[in-house]
Parts: sequence; C-alpha cells; structure tokens
Amino acid sequence: MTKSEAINALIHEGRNWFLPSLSVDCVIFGFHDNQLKVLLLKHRYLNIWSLPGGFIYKDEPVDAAAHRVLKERTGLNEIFLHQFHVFGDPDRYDKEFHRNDLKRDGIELNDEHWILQRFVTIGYYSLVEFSKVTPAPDTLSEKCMWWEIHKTPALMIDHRKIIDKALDTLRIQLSYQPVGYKLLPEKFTMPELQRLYETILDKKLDRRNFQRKILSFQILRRLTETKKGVAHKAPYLFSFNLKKYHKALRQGLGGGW
Amino acid sequence: MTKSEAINALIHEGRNWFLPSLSVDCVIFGFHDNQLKVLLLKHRYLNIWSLPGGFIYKDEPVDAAAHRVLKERTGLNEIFLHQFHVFGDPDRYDKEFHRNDLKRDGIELNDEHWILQRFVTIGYYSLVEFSKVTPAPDTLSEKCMWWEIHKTPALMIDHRKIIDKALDTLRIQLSYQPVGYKLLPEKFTMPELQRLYETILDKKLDRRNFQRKILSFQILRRLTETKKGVAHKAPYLFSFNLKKYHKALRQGLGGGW
DNA sequence: ATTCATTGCGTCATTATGACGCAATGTAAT
DNA sequence: ATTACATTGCGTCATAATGACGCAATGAAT
Repeated sequence: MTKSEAINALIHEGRNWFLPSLSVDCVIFGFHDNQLKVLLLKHRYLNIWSLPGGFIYKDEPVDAAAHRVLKERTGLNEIFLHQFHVFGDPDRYDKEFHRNDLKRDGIELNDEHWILQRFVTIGYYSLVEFSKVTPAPDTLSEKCMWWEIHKTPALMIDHRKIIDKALDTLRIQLSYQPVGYKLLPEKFTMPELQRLYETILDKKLDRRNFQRKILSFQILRRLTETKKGVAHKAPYLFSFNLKKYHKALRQGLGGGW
Repeated sequence: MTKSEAINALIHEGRNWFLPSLSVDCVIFGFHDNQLKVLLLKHRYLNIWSLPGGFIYKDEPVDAAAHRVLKERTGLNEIFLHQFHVFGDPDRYDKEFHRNDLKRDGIELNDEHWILQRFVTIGYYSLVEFSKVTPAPDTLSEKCMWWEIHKTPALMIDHRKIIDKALDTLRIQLSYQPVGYKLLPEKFTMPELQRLYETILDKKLDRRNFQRKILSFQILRRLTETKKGVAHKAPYLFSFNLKKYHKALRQGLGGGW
C-alpha cells in the first residue's frame, strides 16, 4: 500500500475501524548528549510538528493503542508508558486546518466527516533508550526526529501544552519513584544520571549530595569498569539493580508520611 | 419532565447531544464520623451501585462535564476536582447489562444503539465537605448516598477499581501537597485532621509527630476556641490558612529533590 | 472528689540534608 | 617528561527532620 492509498483508506474507512472522538498522543522522552529530548513528527507540507499519536481501534484497549503508536514510531516495546492526562477542550481541534490540509491531497471533506469532528486526546509519556530508537514517520507525516525538550519547533494546536504537562508529571514522579532505567544506556556514570535529573528538574544539584542520596536508595550497582576516553579522571560505571529498582517503583522512595 | 420522559429523551436524543464513546465518572470523597466516604448511586431495579457519572456534551470541555456531574449530585461547585485516570478497556462495558436494564422500562435497543457501544471513561476525584452535600440521584438511579470507602456494596463493572485508583492517587498527592481543605469543616481539631490522613493512608501515625510535621508546613491557623462537649480535655480548633494552603498546593511540600 | 481518656508540650537519639574541603586521576598543554 | 587542570571519589561538619516516647494538664463521667 502506498502512502496516499494509506491516507485514503484512513479517511474513508477510519470511521469503521476506530472509536470516534478519541485519540492518543505520546510524549516520548529520550536522553542524549546530556539533553532531554522528545520525538516529533513533521507535517507533510507545512513546517509544523506534532506529537506521535493515533486513533483507537474499536476493540482495542486504550493503553494498547498507545503502545502501538510507540512501537510504530520507535520500533520499541517499552514497559514504561504512563497515561498522564486527558486534553478535552472543544477548541483543541482545528477543523479548518485538517480540511485544508487534506484538500492538498485532493481530498474534499464535508463538516460531518469523522476526522473533522472534535477529538479528545489521551496523553501518554514514555521514557525510552535514545540509542535504540529508529524514528519512523507515520502515514500523515514526512519526518520523525528528536528535538531538545526546550527547543521544539512550532507545534500543532495544544501539543506544546501536552509536552509541558508531561514534564510536570515526570517531575512529580521523580520525587517518589526512581527514574532513569530505559532513559540511560545499560551502563552509565553518576554524572550522566545526575544530568538527567537536573534536566528533568531544570535545577542544579550538588554532585556529592546527589550521589549520596541516589546511592542510599540502593537501586544502583557500581561496576568495576570505568568510563574510557574522557579528558579527566575516569568515572565509575553504574547499572540499575533491576530487582530493587522495580521494588522502589512499586513502593516509592519513602518520603512523605 | 418526568423521570421516564427524561430517560426516553436521553436514549433517543443522546447521540445528538453527546460525544460518542466517552463518559466521565466521579469519585466524590467526603469525611464524616472519622471515616472517608464515597458518594454512590443505586440502580433503579437491581441492588447494584455505581459512581456518579455522565456524558460529555458535544461542545463541552471534558472538565466542565465532570463539574456538571459533581454539581448535579452534590449541589456543590467544588474547586478541587482532579482528573486522575482513563479507564479504557473494551470489556469494561457490559452491553447486555444495559440492554436488559432498559428492557425493564419497555425500551428495546439493537446492537448499534449509541448507548450500547463501548465507552471509555475519564475518572475524576473530588474532595468535598460532607455536611454541605445534598445527595441527589440522577435520571437513571433511585438513590444517592454516602458509603464508607472500604465498605462499599456491589459496584457496577470496574467502578471498584476506579475508586481504588482514585485512592492511590490521593495517597500520592498527600505526599507532596496538603489535603484537608474542603474535606473537613471550616474549623476542625488536630485529631480530626490526623484521622483524615490516617484514613487516606490506611496507616497509624504518631499523634505528636503528626502535629509537629503538619504545623511545620505553616498552613494551619490555631484558633483560640476549643472544641466543646467532648468527654475529655478540650482540643483546640484549627482552620486552614488559605493563602499558604494554596501556595503549598502549587509549590508542593518540599520533599524529593 | 476521683477516675481516666485525651490533649498540649516537650525530650532525646538517630538519620537526612545542605554546604563544602581535599587528595587522586588522567588527558591535554607545555 | 613535566605540569596544568577539569573532574572524580570520598569525606567532614553544622543543621534540620524524623521516630519513639514521657509527663503534667484538662474536663466530662463516675
């Protein structure tokens, strides 16, 4: 099936395949070059970008739809994919935008067409290992690539708001659960982990206190190897103790009451 | 409009009024007799209960729909109404249940009827002041009343799961934000506040340490009055310092990083 | 007047936190 | 080869937060 055939099928058959009114959008976070990034899709014609998203098949669990989108755009089957908020204002959907957009493909739709109706979208965020991702555009886009979280290009409708809300949620999550597994490679250094935390929190942390605290959670295993090829003292490598990491995910990191 | 007219209108006109596939359900928490309670609706014929819920008008923000449900069931315009999770498994809706249910009213529907389709529901939870609530059943129920959170009767489909998830979320919220305003009356005692925390956390707390910690947040104002009519030493009354309370809501209670 | 559950206010040992010092390491510059 | 320098590992110290518990005061019920 060519791309334009795929678009045609979506437009004409979509209403039979998908739940009406509903979509999912995924904020896919990756960490690279000491920067937190998000995966975005570029519109076919316009210089506008959007979050990876999709519709929900009529008999598909909502979570499964999000996993499917994630899989299609990254090639990954991530465990960490959290639903975090629903965006449901009536004005978050721009009917004319999509109508004009499809007109470029010679597709003329009237007001009642399913794809021009109001959509409520369910936001998910995922933490993935940057190096393992193979970004793949969907039928309706021409490119798929990573962007630094604070330097994203112009985004469709409320997608910037969705990213910000995902970041807020991730920040809160950080205060009661460990984060890092799947965002960092298998082996990483303490400064790398710290940089991740600093990026998410948008705040500098004391190197020594950070190390003391993160080690006290007992979720790390220090390896005997050190990082090679750095222009200074070689730091130790660490990896997550997955057993304790997941235990901490379930039980929280203490704190609070 | 009588009740059965209202049902008829909903059944026959609903598809023109509401977004398809979507509903909202509210877990409305109240605190009374040192117990955390939820507001539930009783089915018209069966001895089965459900959460207050409703559909979303085609041009209505999703949050507004939740507020509307809250207002209709309690008479209150609460500020605290948080969206916490979407429940979207295909099997969470029981088509035959509703078909048989409506048959009792002489309404026969075929498979394609909008109200028998799969619904994805958006869960909200609200904290309200027990004494100010006037429980009111909706068109599809016969009674509306409070139930102790851990002693609820048989609930429709996944509604028990929704309550549990709301409690989980409330517990997490408790660890980084203050809770209590709107769940307690204007003036309350320290033991009452503690009982609220203990109920939510399902855990005993030390009386003296609890007081020290909660006071350290500076969100309380101690009044000169004491509680009257208790069979022992009269405890002081407190009220929330709303300015600082809301500041703490925004900024969090410290903790974490 | 006495009893007794409960309250207000405190102590004390332990642990967590924030701020910072210093020697060791290993590449890069001289 | 020697030195410079950014960065790391490991530590200290003062202060704040936490958990466990003591004790006298209160006030309705006996």
